[in-house]
Amino acid sequence: MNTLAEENYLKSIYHLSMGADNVSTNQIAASLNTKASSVTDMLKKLADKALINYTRYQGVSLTPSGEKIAVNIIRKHRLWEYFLVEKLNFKWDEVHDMAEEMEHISSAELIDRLDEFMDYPQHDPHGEPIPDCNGRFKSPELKPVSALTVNDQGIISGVRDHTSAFLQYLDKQQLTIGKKIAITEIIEFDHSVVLQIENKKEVHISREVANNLLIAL
Amino acid sequence: MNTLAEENYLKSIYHLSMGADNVSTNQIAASLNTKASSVTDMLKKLADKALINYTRYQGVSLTPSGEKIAVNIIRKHRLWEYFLVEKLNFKWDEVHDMAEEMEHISSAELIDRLDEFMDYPQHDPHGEPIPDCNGRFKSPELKPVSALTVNDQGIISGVRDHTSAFLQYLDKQQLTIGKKIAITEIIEFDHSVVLQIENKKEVHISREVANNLLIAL
DNA sequence: TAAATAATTTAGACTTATCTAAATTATGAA
DNA sequence: TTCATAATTTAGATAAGTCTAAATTATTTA
Repeated sequence: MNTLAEENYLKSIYHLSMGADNVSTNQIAASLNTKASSVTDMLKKLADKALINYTRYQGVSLTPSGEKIAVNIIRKHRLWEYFLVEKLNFKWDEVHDMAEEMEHISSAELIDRLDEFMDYPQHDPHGEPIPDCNGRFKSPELKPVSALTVNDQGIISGVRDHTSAFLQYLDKQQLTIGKKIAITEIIEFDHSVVLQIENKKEVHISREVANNLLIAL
Repeated sequence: MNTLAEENYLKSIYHLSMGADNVSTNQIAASLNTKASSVTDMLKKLADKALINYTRYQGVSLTPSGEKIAVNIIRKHRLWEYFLVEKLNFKWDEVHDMAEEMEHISSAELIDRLDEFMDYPQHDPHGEPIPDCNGRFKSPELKPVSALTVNDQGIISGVRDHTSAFLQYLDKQQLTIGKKIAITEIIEFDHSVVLQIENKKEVHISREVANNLLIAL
């Protein structure tokens, strides 16, 4: 088995790999709130275990076995988040830190039973896809509101920013996962967006919010 | 907050305190599978934090704040065990190791919601009482079968031995928590006991089993 | 009650994961 | 293409928790 620190590094590298091909030492350090020198040490260790591909000064990528571990941690994180929201009635902005601890509970049998208990949910409370017990999942093609044009419509299906502040704002505006929205107007001056929720309420959101709110068309 | 190692020491000291007044270094070492020298180091640290009363060569006891932490960990352990058995359908002999990890999840809010979700259970799957959110619980007066005499009857309410082997044996004999039993005969030669379950099946158990099976009269 | 034995503690070392400061390698601008 | 700067790595240190071996204190037994 792997230590807690190792698991967190693998998860971080996995998330950072979404954007670029190779992940840099500094990116990892920033995402884990550590120093670059600590990252270098850990990268050597993970490379020794054949969980990452690493050559000095060239950044890293996950090997298949490293990715498998990372996806499994993400599966556990998202299933626990779903549990906390759906069974224990936490709000979507409250669950991240708890799931961050729970994702390291090791038993595979436990997580598979939890999955079954909740009837195999496909998405966590923030719209992220939940990998199945074989690590498979499909990430739907989502677009930020800022990439849409007037009269486009779709379903709110995810967020880029997972901070409490952002999620609470969305709650207040009733911009929650699953809601159908349509673009009413785009203000050229500041790229803010006016949209209609479920053919009723109209809300006006800033460019920044539009950038962080993801829609399935 | 306290580290995982600290929490495990406090829990161990708590459990060992049930029998005697002061707990010895060697007892702790045995229960945690470490060396006495490691225990001494940790005892100094816990004493510095005012979680235990410790004087060299004299053994230790928990302070009120140490006991509070220990009871809270035990509360979490037993609630998670209940969850695993009642919600995820694990057997009572399968849950200990998983709960051993889960008891260290820190959020108090989480554990209180879990308690509520399961409707405030009073006992874990092995019959141990579950402390409430204020750390209060009552341990019922239980007697081992070996302390009963012919014609005594009562309810199976706990076990002393929590090993898989013992619990699986009890399952097979249908000697599970909640069952009503009556003592039919005590064999003087080897102190084995014949008892009747729910006025039906008769089983013959060894002295050792009788010693580890607890009854509420 | 003194010697033998058992229990406990101390001393010094190791591992993991981290850090700071210095050295090295890459990169981008002139 | 070279130099300044940014990114990364190395060297050496620290803290937590553990270990072995040696020293110390308690306890038991004769």
